[in-house]
Amino acid sequence: MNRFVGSFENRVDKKGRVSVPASYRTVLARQPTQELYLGVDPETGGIDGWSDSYLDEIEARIDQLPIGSPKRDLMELQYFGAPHITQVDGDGRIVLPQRMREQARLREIGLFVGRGKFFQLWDPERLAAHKARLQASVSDTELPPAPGMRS
Amino acid sequence: MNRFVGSFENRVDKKGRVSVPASYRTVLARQPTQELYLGVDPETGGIDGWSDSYLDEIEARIDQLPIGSPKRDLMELQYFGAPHITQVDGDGRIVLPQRMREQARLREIGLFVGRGKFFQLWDPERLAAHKARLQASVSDTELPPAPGMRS
DNA sequence: CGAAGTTCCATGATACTCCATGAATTCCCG
DNA sequence: CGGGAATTCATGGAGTATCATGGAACTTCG
Repeated sequence: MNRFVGSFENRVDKKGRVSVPASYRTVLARQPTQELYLGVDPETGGIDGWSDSYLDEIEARIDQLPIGSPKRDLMELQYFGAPHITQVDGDGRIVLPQRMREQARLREIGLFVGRGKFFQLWDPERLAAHKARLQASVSDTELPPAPGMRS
Repeated sequence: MNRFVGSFENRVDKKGRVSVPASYRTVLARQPTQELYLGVDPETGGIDGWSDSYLDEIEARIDQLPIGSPKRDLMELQYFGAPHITQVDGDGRIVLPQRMREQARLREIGLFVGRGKFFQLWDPERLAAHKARLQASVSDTELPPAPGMRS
């Protein structure tokens, strides 16, 4: 397995610890470095998690932008300034900083959602709301049919 | 960890001392030399922090600007003429000279912002203003979508 | 002597490590 | 096939280390 696939509901304890799904851990373990980056989307409240190798791609893209340009400035701020950097501990868990838990409004349950090259962590209710919003903004005809996804 | 990543709000006490975020310190500790340079951007009021090994990049950045242009002049002053040279002390802190605190309008809280190869230190309000200015000058469609960074 | 900058120490909070448990899954051998 | 053993996983608690921060003592220099 080298992609983040599947959904998992795990507990968030009082200290902000969450178990990273085992299958995600095997994906992360194959990365050259073990750093894990977490970023909150302030609009949707979803947390995205990705690994170092993804950041290399980002940096390469940033380096192509003219130095000192507003766009580069903004991208540096967003990709280097915003994320929280952490590592999976010996028990397969990560600690979510208090501030991040608040922004994402995470309570007892964290819902991991695979996204291929990265994954997301949601408060279950917020993901439902986000989904509903998406579906409202996309007409059915635009959605291509997919196996097992005809709910 | 070899990049400055993440944001941290640390207190600036009456003497001008600030704790450098631990993860930044590990990055600095890996540099060949332990000097830390601090320079204020007169336009934005943000303080840039960089180490010796970053000077090459600074030079490249300056070389992109037309010789004799006011902006180049200012940048040369900021990075070569004006920087404050310091070191992280035994407790992980640096001291910001009074003049620099005034120029950056730093009060009680210093907001460290990772930029990859260097970092910045802002008055939180000024960074918010700077961000807003940047976002106004860059349309959303120009920004490529990527995990966690859809703010 | 006074002001500014250093070094040293104390402390609360946060984050990390180590250990234990129970549920679920996988494995293996009769 | 089947049932018991072993492993994997998620989760909880307690103890330890790290970190940010404040204050005191000391130094340096004008």
